[in-house]
Amino acid sequence: MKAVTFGDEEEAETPSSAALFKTKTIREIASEAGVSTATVSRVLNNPERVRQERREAVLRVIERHDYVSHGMAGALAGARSMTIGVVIPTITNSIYAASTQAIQRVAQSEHYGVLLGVSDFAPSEERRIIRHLIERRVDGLILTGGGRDSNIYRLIDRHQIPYVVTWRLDAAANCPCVSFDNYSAGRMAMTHLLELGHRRIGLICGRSEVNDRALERRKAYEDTLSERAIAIDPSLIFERDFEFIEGRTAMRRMLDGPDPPTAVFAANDIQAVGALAECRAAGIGVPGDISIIGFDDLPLTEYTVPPLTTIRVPGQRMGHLAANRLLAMIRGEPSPSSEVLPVEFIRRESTAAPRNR
Amino acid sequence: MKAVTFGDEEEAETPSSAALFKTKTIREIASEAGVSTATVSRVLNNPERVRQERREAVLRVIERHDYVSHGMAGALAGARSMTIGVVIPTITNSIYAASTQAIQRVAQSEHYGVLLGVSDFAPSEERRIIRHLIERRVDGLILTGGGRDSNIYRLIDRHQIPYVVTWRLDAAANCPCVSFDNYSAGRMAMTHLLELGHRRIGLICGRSEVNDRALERRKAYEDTLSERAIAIDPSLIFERDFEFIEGRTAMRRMLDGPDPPTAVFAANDIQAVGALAECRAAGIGVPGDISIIGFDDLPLTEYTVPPLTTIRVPGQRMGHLAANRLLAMIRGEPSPSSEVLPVEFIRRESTAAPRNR
DNA sequence: TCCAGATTTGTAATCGGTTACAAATTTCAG
DNA sequence: CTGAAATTTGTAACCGATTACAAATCTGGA
Repeated sequence: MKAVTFGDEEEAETPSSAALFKTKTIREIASEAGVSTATVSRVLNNPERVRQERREAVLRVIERHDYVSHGMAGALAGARSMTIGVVIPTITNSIYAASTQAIQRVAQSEHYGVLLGVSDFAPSEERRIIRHLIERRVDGLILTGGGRDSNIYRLIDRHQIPYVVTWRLDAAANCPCVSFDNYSAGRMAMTHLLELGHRRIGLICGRSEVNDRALERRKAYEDTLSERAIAIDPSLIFERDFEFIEGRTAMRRMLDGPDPPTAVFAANDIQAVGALAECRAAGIGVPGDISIIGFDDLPLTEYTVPPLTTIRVPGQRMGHLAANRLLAMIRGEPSPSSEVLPVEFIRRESTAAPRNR
Repeated sequence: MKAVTFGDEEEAETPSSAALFKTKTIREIASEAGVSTATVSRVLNNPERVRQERREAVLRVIERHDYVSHGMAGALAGARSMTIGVVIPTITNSIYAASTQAIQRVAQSEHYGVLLGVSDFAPSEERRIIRHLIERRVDGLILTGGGRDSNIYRLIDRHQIPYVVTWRLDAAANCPCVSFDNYSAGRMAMTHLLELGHRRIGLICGRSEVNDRALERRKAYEDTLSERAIAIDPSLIFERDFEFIEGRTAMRRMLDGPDPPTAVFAANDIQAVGALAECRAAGIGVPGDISIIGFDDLPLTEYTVPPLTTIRVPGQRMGHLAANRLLAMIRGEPSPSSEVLPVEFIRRESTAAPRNR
């Protein structure tokens, strides 16, 4: 009775062609195990509610056929989809990669899958992605940044999908945000340069019309200058894509200008490193001739020459926290409040007082 | 008749509390539009099969209610899930991020969503992830690297899910692979160093027991040395995680050793940059005192000091190709063959002939 | 031994779409 | 104007799970 005949199993199984395997359904498993579908379902979802002996028999059949339940059917019938959706502008910038990976880690540890959408900073694409995620009935949603059309939020609300916004505090969003304050962080960077004595400062940042983080940092740049009655010179402001080369050419342009800055606020490290490279190539000393401060604290900034002064953004922590907040909401716990994480000023060697001229 | 009364629409809609919105079903849309569910379904999936007038009426109702069809129900009823699964070891290493993003781009442009799983180099986690993806009935699967347990492939085959393997040619996988040849690429790097005249060469790479790409590169290292009758010195081999700091400490150890190498093959750029930083900190000239060759050609390697000699790996192209191959298989086209993409040797300034001693 | 209460199991309705097939309508050549 | 072919539409049977509810079985104290 206990002996298992291998022959049986093999035979019960298969014709000849592998292509003929039909994926088993819960009904077939149930009938083969001599129980009802309800029991099989319980074995899978509430094992403790099935008598051990039976449970093991069912598991054996499941094992034998590599049965994997049809999640769609389950989700339809009322269970969770066990998937959350994440929308980010890009993953090639490692700062977004870090927060995304943190989200992944939390989600996976709680047996949630992650449907990832990359919007590439295009609002229309983001909208499409969100629709797709809703269609897939994700149990929750994590969005990056704010400034999106408010009817997107309405769409999400209509479908009663809990969501959280990261990388930005978005008042328009009817949900908790997990972020840091881009504006004050930007001010922190600018204040550093100003306190060092710089008065002519350039800005390199992302495109503020599609990236509200860039916008806030730019605002910080402009405000801190205005407060000190320093005129804003548009020829010192460069909005570019997140590529080393973009930072580099922007810096080139500044150096070629009639009155180059003594310091540059690069509102992200990628562009900062590009700018740094251009200075090096042009024989301009950093921080001797020109100071550069970055933003993000990418791991690599510790290894540039000179190491980059920058603002450390809590990418991982945001991802971690956002995911936990979201899972709490999914569990039905009362909606948590927004959280503003602190950023950290990382003083390294790319900034110094301006040369006395 | 044509005039639309806004009042009507608003009224038809809503009580007071937003929370009361119930998500509409296709049946409700159908009845409100005065058609059958079949027609609504057609409007959504085969619009050309519905008379224009009716179609527009239906679309109007859909629009009004922000109706989004329940993808699970659809997938259950036989339609595609319009989702592909992607499993990678990490996304924080930007080389994987690049290929993942390329996959995303292709998938999204064909209206597929991407369920992303990050295995963190843990086989058991990878297995879990794959099960989850199967459970979600993804239409196809993209796996990274080989060397996994063969019954994972059996599991996938049983469920008739087309898949492709990237970053590795895996003979065990019953599917097309899209990769480059890690082994020859490794040989390419080593040959460069050997031809420059180096005989004492260190190796820093990922953990070969969980990462078959690292394993192949290591094999290339060992083979090229053996072929030239150079003894392999285990004290010059470091298997570490993909972090700058790991490359750095590995280099430290080599420098501290009794007989430091004249060259180092860092089998990935992250560790190479770490090694570079350690040399700089220790006052060791690169390539004067020691040559370093990396692997991957991360964007940042162009900006290190000195710029890094490395092997350019076709991350984006692999992602792009893999996704296209997979979508072709999903469309039912005959299974494409494997493809081995070429790598490129990028000679920059971190390698030179050994100092004559 | 018997029965109330607890535990285990099965029956069948349900989730929200898709689609085969049939029915209704339109189109158009003769 | 007629009727066959083409186009549009609707009916209703699925897809494969979950779960409320009822039925069956087990447990142990009197």
